[in-house]
Amino acid sequence: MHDVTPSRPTLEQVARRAGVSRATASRVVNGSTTVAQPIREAVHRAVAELGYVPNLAARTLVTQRTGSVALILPETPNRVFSDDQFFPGVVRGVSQELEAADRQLVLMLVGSAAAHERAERYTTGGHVDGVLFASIHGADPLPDMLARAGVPVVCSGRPLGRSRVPYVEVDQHGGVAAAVQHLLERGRRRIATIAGPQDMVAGLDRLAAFRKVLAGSGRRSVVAMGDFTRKSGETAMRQLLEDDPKLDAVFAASDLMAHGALRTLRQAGRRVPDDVAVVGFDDSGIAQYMDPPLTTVRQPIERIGQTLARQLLRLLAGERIEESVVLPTELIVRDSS
Amino acid sequence: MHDVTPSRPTLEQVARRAGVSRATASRVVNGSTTVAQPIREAVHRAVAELGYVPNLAARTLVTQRTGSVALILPETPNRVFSDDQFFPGVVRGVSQELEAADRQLVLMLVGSAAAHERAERYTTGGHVDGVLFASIHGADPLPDMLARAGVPVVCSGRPLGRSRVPYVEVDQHGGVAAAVQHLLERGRRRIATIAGPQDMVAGLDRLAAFRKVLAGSGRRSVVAMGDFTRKSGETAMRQLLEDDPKLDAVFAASDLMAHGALRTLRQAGRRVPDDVAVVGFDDSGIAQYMDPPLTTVRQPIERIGQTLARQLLRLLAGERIEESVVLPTELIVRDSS
DNA sequence: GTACGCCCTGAGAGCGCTCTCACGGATAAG
DNA sequence: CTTATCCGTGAGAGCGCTCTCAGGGCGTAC
Repeated sequence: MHDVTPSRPTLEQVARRAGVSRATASRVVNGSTTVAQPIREAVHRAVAELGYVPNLAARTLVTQRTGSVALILPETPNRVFSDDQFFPGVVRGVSQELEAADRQLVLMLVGSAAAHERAERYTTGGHVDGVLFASIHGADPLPDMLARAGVPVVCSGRPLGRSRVPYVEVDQHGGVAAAVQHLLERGRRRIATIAGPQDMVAGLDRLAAFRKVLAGSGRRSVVAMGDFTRKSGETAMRQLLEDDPKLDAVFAASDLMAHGALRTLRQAGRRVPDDVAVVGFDDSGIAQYMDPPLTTVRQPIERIGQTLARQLLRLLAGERIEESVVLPTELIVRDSS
Repeated sequence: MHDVTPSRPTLEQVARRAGVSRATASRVVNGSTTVAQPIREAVHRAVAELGYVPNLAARTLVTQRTGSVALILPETPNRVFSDDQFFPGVVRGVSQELEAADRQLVLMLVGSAAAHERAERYTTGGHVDGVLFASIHGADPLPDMLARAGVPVVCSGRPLGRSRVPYVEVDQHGGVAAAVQHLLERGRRRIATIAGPQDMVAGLDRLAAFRKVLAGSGRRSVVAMGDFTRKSGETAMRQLLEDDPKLDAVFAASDLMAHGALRTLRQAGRRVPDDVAVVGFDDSGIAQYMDPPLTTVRQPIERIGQTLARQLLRLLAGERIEESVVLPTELIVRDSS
C-alpha cells in the first residue's frame, strides 16, 4: 500500500502515516516537548519518509506571522549601486543575522514612485513581519507610516524629519573629526571638503561635522558638493581647485568621491600627498587599491546590517529597544595623507 | 455605524460594506471584467475606505502560487561580494523585471552548508514560484534537484556537470577572442593571462578561450591562477613576471584581478601600456578609474539579471524556453593597452 | 406569451495549518 | 477504593481567500 503522492505531502498525511492525529503531528513538527518520545519518533520518521515540508502559507494564515523580513533600498537610478560596498555589505550583514534567526530576507529595491507605492502596500499588508530601511533619501514618510501602522521598523541612518523610528547609525562626527584632526596634525592649513548629497543624512552629518571641527580650529573651509559618486568627486575637485588653488588637503565624504578627486588632482598635476592630502570616508574595498592608497574613515558596514537585523528581531520578539544605536568609525591612515 | 476595525480589514468586510458577496468582492479585487460597473465601483470604494490589502498567505493557500521568486547567491566568504559590480548588477536587473511582473524578490545568500540545506527546503517546499541561481560554484547539485522536483529554475552561467537546467550566459569566448586579437593587433608578442577560479564556469571558459585563441596565433601562453579578487591578481602578476620577465601583455579574467596586476606592475617598475599592456574582463565601474583606465571586455551584467528573470517568468507562464540564452560581450578599449 | 439561454451574482466548500478545549487514562492523595 | 489532579492526545473550528456551481433575472427568439 503505497501512499506516496506525487504532490506535496500534507500534515494530514504525515499524521496518518505515523498513526496519530494532525494536532500531534503539528506539535512534533513545531518542536513541542509535551509529546511522548515514541510518538515523536514515529512522526519524525513519517516526515522523513514523505519528505514533508510545512506549507508556509497555511501556517502564516493562522499564526499571522510570515517568517520574513523586508529590506527596502530606496534607490535613485545610479546611487545605491555606485555605493558599491555599502549595499552588498549591509545586505550581507542583514542576511547573516536573519539566517541565524531562521527568517527570510525579502529585498525590495524602491526606485520609481510606483515601486514606492507597491512597497507600501506590500509591507503594510502584513506580508512581512518587519521592515528594514537602508539609506533613506530625504524625509521619506514611509518608515514613519509603517511604524504608525504597527509594523516593526528599523532604519539605517537617522531618519530626517521628526519621526521617532528606531535607527542604527555610525559615529559620523567622530569619524570626520578624526580625519580633520589628522590632516591638521600633518600640518595642513587649507582643508577643503567634497560633501555628499544633502538629502541624505550621511551627506548632511559629515558636512556639519567637518564645519564644526574646522571652525574649532579657526581655519576657513572651502566646500564643494557631490553626490557620493566618482564622477561628482571629479567635478567637485575641479571646482575646489578653482576656488582655492592653494588648498593642501581635501576631505571627501565618500571613498568614491575621493577616487574621482584623485583623478582630477593627477590631471591638474598635483601630487598626492605631497601637494594635496586626500582623505575619504567608508574604507570600501577600492580604498587600498587607489594610487596612492587612500587614507579613509572606516565604517563597519556589515555590522550596520547585522545590528539593523538584530534590533528588528528584538522588536519582533516583543522587546523594547533603544531609539538609536551608534556604531564606531575609525580612521585608517594610508599613503594619501 | 462605524465598522472601521483597528486590525486589518478582510475581504468579508469589504464585501459587506459594498453590499455584495465575498465572491464578488474577490472578483473585483482580482480584476475580473464580468462584474457590473456600479458594483465594481462600490467595491473599489469600500477597498479604498477600509484600506484593504489582500492577505497574501490566504491567497497563496488556495492558488498554490506565492507571487515571489528566489534569487540564490552561492556565496563563498569573500567572493561574491568582491565581485562588487556583478552582484548588485544582477540583483538590479532581476528586481526590475520582477517588479514589472508584480512579483517579489526573495534573496538567499547561501554560504554555509546549513544555509544550503535551508535553501533547499525552502525552495522545494513551494514557498516560491521559481528559483534563479547566480554564479554557481563547482557542480552544485541544487539547481538540478529543484528542476527535478518540478520547481522552475534558471541559472546564470552554464551549470557544470550534465544537468539540463536552462541558463543565461555571456559570450565568453567572443569577448576573450576580441581582447586577445586586440593585443595581437597592437603588436604584442608575449601575452600572459591571469585566469579565474577553475570551479566556476566563467573562470573555466575564459581560460579555455584564451588558450584556444592564442594557440591559433602560434604564440605560447603563460598562465597564472587567480580567484577573481584584486589580491589574487596582484599575486598572480608577480608570478607571471617571474615566469616570463619579457611578457608584454596580460589578459586578466576579471577587472579586479587586472587592478591587482596593475599595482604589481607599477611596483615592478613596468609602465602600462608602454612595457606591458593590460586587458581585463567585466567593465565594472572601477575600470575607467584605474590608472591608466582599463581596456576591458564588457559584459551586460544588468541584462543578465533581466534575462534571467524574464526566462523564469516565461517558464512560470507555462511557456517553453530555449535551454540557453547567450548575451553579447564587447571590447572597450581604453588606455591600458 | 412562453421558452430558452446567457450573464451576473451568491452560497459554500476547502486550501493546510495551528490552537483551544475537552476528554481519557494514569498517578497521587485521602 | 474513591476522588482529585495532571499530563498527553484528539476533535474541530477557523485563519482569509478563491473558485466551482447553482440560481435568478433579463433579453431574445419563436
